[in-house]
This record gives sequence, structure tokens and C-alpha cells, in this order.
Amino acid sequence: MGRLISDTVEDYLKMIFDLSAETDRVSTGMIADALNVSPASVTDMIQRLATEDPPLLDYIKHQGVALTDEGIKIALEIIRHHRLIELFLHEVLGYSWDQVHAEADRLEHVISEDFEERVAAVLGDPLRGLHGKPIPTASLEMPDQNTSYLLDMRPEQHGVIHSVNDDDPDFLRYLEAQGLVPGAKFSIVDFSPYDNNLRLRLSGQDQEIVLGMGVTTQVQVEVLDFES
Amino acid sequence: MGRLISDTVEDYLKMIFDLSAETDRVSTGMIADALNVSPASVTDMIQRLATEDPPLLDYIKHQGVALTDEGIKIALEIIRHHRLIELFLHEVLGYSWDQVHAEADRLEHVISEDFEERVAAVLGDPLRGLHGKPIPTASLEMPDQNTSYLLDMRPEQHGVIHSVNDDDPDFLRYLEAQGLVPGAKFSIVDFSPYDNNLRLRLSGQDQEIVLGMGVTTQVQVEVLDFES
DNA sequence: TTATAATTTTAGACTATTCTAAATTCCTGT
DNA sequence: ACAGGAATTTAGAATAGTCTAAAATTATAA
Ligand SMILES: [Mn+2]
Ligand SMILES: [Mn+2]
Ligand SMILES: [Mn+2]
Ligand SMILES: [Mn+2]
Repeated sequence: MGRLISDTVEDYLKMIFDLSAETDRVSTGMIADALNVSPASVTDMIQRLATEDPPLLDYIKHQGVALTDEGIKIALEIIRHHRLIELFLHEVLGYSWDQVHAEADRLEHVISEDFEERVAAVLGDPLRGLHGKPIPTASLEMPDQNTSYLLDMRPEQHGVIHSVNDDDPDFLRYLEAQGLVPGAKFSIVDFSPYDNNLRLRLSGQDQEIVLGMGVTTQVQVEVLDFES
Repeated sequence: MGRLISDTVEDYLKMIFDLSAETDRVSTGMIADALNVSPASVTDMIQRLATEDPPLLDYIKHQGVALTDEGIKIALEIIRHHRLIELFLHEVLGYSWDQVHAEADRLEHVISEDFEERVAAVLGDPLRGLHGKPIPTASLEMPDQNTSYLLDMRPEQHGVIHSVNDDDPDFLRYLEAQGLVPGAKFSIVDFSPYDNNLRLRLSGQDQEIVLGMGVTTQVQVEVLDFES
């Protein structure tokens, strides 16, 4: 208990956790891109984190990193902070869903456990964040989700929007305008193999919308067995 | 607009502002004590702040510093954040008045102007903080207060508690238990010149309480012309 | 007025985080 | 199997903030 973790390290661990959803091992380059720092800085940092007292990363030279259990703990703590804060900013202070992320990205590092608990209580211990992502529990269990990317759906299939990537405010405003918010049900109408465009109809709406990979890679869905 | 001020610099400026209430020029040693860093670190920092592009401090070697207008601006901004956050934590999240300070001391550096505005709005644009101190306005005017220290009051005088120093949670719990909270009216019953103890009676209470300098130097009062 | 004490400043060093440029290693396509 | 090219790591350096120990300055008080 009580290691001294800087904001910077917290952001590295959080980002590595996110990137780990894609690949088993996360490469130096991926981290550098995601955090907007040079690859050299990343190499430095991951080597340091891999040799901390309890190592936070498992690092193999030239083969990227994976979080240790210790590293996952810290990442989940910060992710819990982040998603609780986003919800709180929206519910209590009236932030729109495209404004919350940037603010939460700073606040997540400085709130106390007490603050976390009080916010969770005020919000009624929510299970999902403002953008649909699950919120790790107080004991740092991440509820597992059975989701896939909208990208991978095909005509005839039905689904519900589960969650959306939240780092680009413009993108979030676009999604909201289209009705592409967590909980929205839809069915796939058409698929264009060459550009990977998907045409879909949101339930209750007449109009169909066509989405390219810029959108479909950023939206997670739950595939439904039957229309409802 | 848009200088890059670190949290550390913000804390230095805020502390120098507070200390300036006592002395015109603030010494290296005072700052070092207050911030719990070595005098050498303070010298380093104040020399740097005095040579910033618009200087934040006016520094004369061996004679301490005074804030420039630019430095005051930044200090007031942070103090506004701090006091709004303390009130918010109390009102919205149910923090007790001894718990808010530590949390606010970290949050004050990371909230946006938007956050500040929204919190101020939710609280109804308060003029005074949880511990009685005035809150700088949105345009960074500090409402001036006509207060003196409880220390300097003498028998026969009446007064109202204006504000109390809030950095020690134990002290705040003690004050609250005694009923020594902002707004409480009292009259001085007795003064002991050798130990500077004051005996006073809170209006509406029978019992008298005796306070030493450990308390009377930490409490600001408004002296009343007549009892009320 | 002068020695001693207190305060402040300087010198030198350390950690955390980042960078650029150069060296190394890995991968891929012929 | 191997030559480029891509990715990664190393080397060297910068900045912010801190420290301790030594030097310099100012204050105090006999
Ligand atoms: Mn977010
Ligand atoms: Mn962050
Ligand atoms: Mn405070
Ligand atoms: Mn602070």
C-alpha cells in the first residue's frame, strides 16, 4: 500500500490498459502515438516501470509490454476515477458528454478515495460510464462485457450500441446528432466490401445512415439474437 | 493569456499571497516554513519567478519578495478555485469542514474555468468560503474585509467570528465543538496579560471558554460596536 | 563597534520526464 | 539469404523541482 505513482505513470498505465484490449503485448510505438511522446521516452519509461519494486509492467526488449497484476490494479483505479468523474460532471454540473473527458483526464489523478466513494454514492454506484464503458468496481473488478466492434457487423444483424470512444469532442457531437448513443438499437441494412461502409437503421427512425470505418472502429456494440 | 504555470508555482504564489497579509515583504524563511521546503529551494524559485517574462514577484536580494499584479492575479485565481471547491465538497458531497482543505489543495490546480463557473453557479455565486474567508470574484477582485485577530480583542468588546484558519483538521474539529464558527457572536469577559489568554462568552451560551494564543491567532473577527 | 548568531544565497548534486540523433535489432520481400 | 526499411533502444542533453553543505550577508546585542 502506498506506492508513489506520478500522474504521468498513471497515464501510461491507463493507456497501456486500453491498448491491451487490442493486442496482447503493447508496442513502444503504439504507446508513443497514443500519448504523443517520442518512442525514446516510452522505452525509457517502460523500462523503469518494469524494474519497479513490484514491477508494473512485463517488458521484453523489442517485443513490447503487458501490465502486471499490480499495473492492472493501478490502471483500473484511475479508470474508475475517470468514468465516475465523467458521469458526475454530466449529472451534477451539467457538462455535455463531449466536454467531460478532458476535465476527467486531469481530475482522475488528484481525487482521494473518499472523493471517489462519495461521488459513487451520489451517482448510485453506477455500473457504466457516460459513454457506455463499464466502471470498475470499488474493489477493482472490471465487469466483463460481451461486445464487438460495429465494424464487424453485417446485414441482417441487429444490435445495441454499447459504448463509444470518447476522446474526440467533435466525434461525440456527431454521434449524438445521429442518435448513435449507448443503448440505441439498430439493424444493419447493407455492407460495402470495398470501403467497409455500413448502412444501418436505428430502431424507431425511418432514415438510414451510412458509416465508414472512421466511425465503425470507434463504436462497440452488443449483437442481439433477435430484433426487439 | 496562457502562460504555463505549474502546480508548484501556483502553490508558491498562493502561499506568498497569504503571507503578504502579515508583512509587506515576505521572507525566504517564511515561505520555506510554510511550504515545507528548504530555504535554498525557495531562493531558487523566487529568483526564477522574479525573472519570468512578466515577473510574478518583485524580489530584492536578502529582503524577500512581494507579488506583482501579475502574481496576484494568479494567486487570486487559485484562491477562488480553492474556496469554491471547499464549499462545493461540503454542500454537494457532504464533506465536513475539516476535510475539505486537503482535497481542495489538489483540485484547485486542475479544474478548468468552465468547472469553476459551473461550481460557482451551483453554489449561487457565494461571497464567502466554508471557513469564512472571502472568495475572489470571477473577475478576480478580492472583496476587502474589515477584520482583526481575536488575539487583539479585550474585555467589554463584542464581536462576530469572521473566519478561521483551515489547514489543521484537528483544530477545526475543536473549533466546531466549541461553537467557534463563522457568524458566531461573542463578548470578551477577561484577558490575562501574561499568557494572552482570553475568556469569552458566546451569545446564547452560558458557559465561558478560555482561549490561548494557539487559538486566538488563528481566528479573525469583526468587532461590533454594540451588542446584538 | 565588533563578534556571534540568524538568515539567505550559492554551489553542486539528484530524480523525473522529456527530447533529438545515432546505433541497433527486427522484419519483409525478393 | 539478405538488403532495406521500420521499429526500437541507447546516448546525450535539457528543464523543473528539490536537497545538503558551504559561503556570504545581515541582524543583534554586548
Ligand atoms: Mn473519458
Ligand atoms: Mn490523465
Ligand atoms: Mn482551505
Ligand atoms: Mn495546492
